[in-house]
Amino acid sequence: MSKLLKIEDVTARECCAPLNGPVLGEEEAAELAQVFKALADPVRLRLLNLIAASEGGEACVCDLTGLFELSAPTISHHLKVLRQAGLITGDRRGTWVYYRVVPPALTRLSGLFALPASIAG
Amino acid sequence: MSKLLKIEDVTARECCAPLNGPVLGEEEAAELAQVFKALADPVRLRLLNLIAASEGGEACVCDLTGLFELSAPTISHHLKVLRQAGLITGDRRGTWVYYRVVPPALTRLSGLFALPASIAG
DNA sequence: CCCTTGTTTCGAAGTTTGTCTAAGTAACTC
DNA sequence: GAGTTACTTAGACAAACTTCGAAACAAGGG
Repeated sequence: MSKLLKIEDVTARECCAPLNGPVLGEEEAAELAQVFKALADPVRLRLLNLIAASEGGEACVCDLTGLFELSAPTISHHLKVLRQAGLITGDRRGTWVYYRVVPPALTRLSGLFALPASIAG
Repeated sequence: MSKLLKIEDVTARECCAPLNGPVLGEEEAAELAQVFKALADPVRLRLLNLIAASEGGEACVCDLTGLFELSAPTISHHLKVLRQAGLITGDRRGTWVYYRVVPPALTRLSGLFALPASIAG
């Protein structure tokens, strides 16, 4: 068991309840807030975007680091935040670590903001 | 293009570019991060949920305040943050202030997290 | 083994955020 | 006008977050 890449899965419960649906409980709201806190940073948004848009659906940290004027530890920290929010996963293959998005986590968020066509129009 | 759309094609417009689409610029990422910062709080998530799920699509502040063990100024502060993020709007009608969600803002977020079926499956 | 690349942890600035109390504005009623 | 209710703004403060540098840790190649 590698302590390196463990994540805390916060997306396991109700996958797609919309925002205009049932009332959020306190603990559910706190859990969701943690996910948005992970997204509430320009660097992390760009990291997630770069990973999601990567060829083959995965990106090596070695490629990501050079795109920011931040130290390697800082990039690593941001990736860890995204990982703990359940938005991405990483696995080490040889010297490098590759990250990819967790589709159910993103789909859950997409469903959260979905509105009925009668309102969205 | 000019066809009747019951469901909005959220991937077509620039406002709703998906996360796995074009690379986010720094400004765009910063602006999006501001929206997520507004969502990154349990109280604000519950407020947004309550407003979105309200009968008639709007909720009076007087009804919201009683649902939290927080002072009125604190609730007002959170509503202001949501308002400044463009997620809700409020208007005063007589003594009371009513808030409702801004559908395009939510639809944009829904589209942001939308994934192609090939990945999302 | 040592060396290189890449990641994580730790501790210390500086900044931001959530909450409060107190004071201010807006509208209704007498 | 004065008083009451509803909501917002202003100022202050503790808690949390961001970022960095230095150092430790992991994996592979010579």
